[in-house]
Amino acid sequence: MSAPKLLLVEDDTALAELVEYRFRGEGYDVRTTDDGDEALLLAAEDTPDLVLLDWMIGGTSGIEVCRRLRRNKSTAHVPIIILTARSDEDDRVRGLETGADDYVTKPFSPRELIARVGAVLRRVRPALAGETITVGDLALDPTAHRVTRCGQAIKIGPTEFRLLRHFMEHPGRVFSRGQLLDAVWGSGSDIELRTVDVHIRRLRQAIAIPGAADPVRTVRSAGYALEGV
Amino acid sequence: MSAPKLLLVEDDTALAELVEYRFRGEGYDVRTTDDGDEALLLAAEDTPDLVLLDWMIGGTSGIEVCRRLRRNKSTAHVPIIILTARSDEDDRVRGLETGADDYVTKPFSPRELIARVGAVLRRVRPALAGETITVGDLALDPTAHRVTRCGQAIKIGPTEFRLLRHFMEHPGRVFSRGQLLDAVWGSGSDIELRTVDVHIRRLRQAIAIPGAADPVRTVRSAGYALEGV
DNA sequence: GTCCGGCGTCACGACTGCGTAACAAATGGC
DNA sequence: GCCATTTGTTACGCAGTCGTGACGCCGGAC
Repeated sequence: MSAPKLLLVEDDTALAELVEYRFRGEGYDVRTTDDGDEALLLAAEDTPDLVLLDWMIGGTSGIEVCRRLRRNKSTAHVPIIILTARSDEDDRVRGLETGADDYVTKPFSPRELIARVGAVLRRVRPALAGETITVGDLALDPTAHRVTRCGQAIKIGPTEFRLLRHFMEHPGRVFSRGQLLDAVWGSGSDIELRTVDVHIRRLRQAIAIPGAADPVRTVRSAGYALEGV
Repeated sequence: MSAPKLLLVEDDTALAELVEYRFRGEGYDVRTTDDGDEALLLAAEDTPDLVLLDWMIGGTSGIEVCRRLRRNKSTAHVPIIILTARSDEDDRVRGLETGADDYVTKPFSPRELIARVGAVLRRVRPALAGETITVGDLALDPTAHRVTRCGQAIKIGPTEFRLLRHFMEHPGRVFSRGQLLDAVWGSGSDIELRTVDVHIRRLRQAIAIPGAADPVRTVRSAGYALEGV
């Protein structure tokens, strides 16, 4: 597995510690802040896989954090779960309108929250929830770090693994070299665009089997895509 | 044999005797107290594998026992099942927030409780629920602290034993060095990451037999895994 | 006290795989 | 068909990672 990174924004210290403890126990990598502005900074410097966002916090209000997360390119698609003491419909609607993916009303049990987080992650990033993804004759098990094609194991390097995993999480979609660098190498990496080509080649070589078509498609002057289905 | 140790904290003597009787019949090792403070003492001197905790007891309240168990390092990860006469949501949430793993409302049938205990133990400590764990040609008896490969006994040190046990509880799964430190050495340990490598080596050496493949897989830049099945 | 097993750390070496550059091939526009 | 652009392929130096042996330390046995 690759320890999904959570960002917890919560100003009730006791609750924050409890949630952090339980999620660590579930194998998550949790970072906590009680301040909205700091949350945006933390999210920008190391993009989390999911944000748990208290509705009422100091600094910036939850709804504002939500909006600003969405506005920033690197965090635009990070799923957000709102935690709130209020339970009225208005807030729930406003939260979901702002782009939240789920909504948990306090008081909640950690188990419930864990279940919700799992559900959202499974929906958005199946591999993060530890499920094996299958695209065509390819299968990738994120927890075992193992790739098979037509049932037989594939020897694959770390970078190619992450590259393939990213493709398999979005089958059929075309990614530019820049997008791949952001997603696979990290948004801060200062790598030549052409380096992607080389790793695409290495990936192709790794997953090649005689008599089968190459599932990695080159889209000229656009990027690469994994053949869906 | 693996006799999981239960600590029952219950001030209703009749109920306590009944539960104790039934669990002994299931092969559990049960100790009982009706006092919260004594429970903490008993738990500290001989860490149980699971605590059955009545919500309303003399001495210290259930929720307080729960908290103090969590606070103590040696008992921080012991699963707790709350027994309570109340059934209102508030208490349920408070119990789970305090770190309880499950919740059984009185009156309950002993069979239900036994099932719940089994479920929790299976989830938290697979090695405790069954006899010995077997992965491939390896067998590990958690209570006897004994490891065999292909039937022949293996001499293995304490740390390597815990390491192997953790691997065998999650066969095939890749663990980073940090995760292994948390799981095997304890989450508070301040140990060099590379120390894991050394113990991996010692484990490999211990379980090596001529002509058989090494079941410990190195996943470059990710961690280690035990070859599943 | 001595002995001893086991633990944590370090240093060295081997090796993997990464990023880049340079060249070859392919593609598309005209 | 020709040229410019884009992509495929190969080779290479280098940084990072891992395996391994050695060492000092500590705690328990005796």
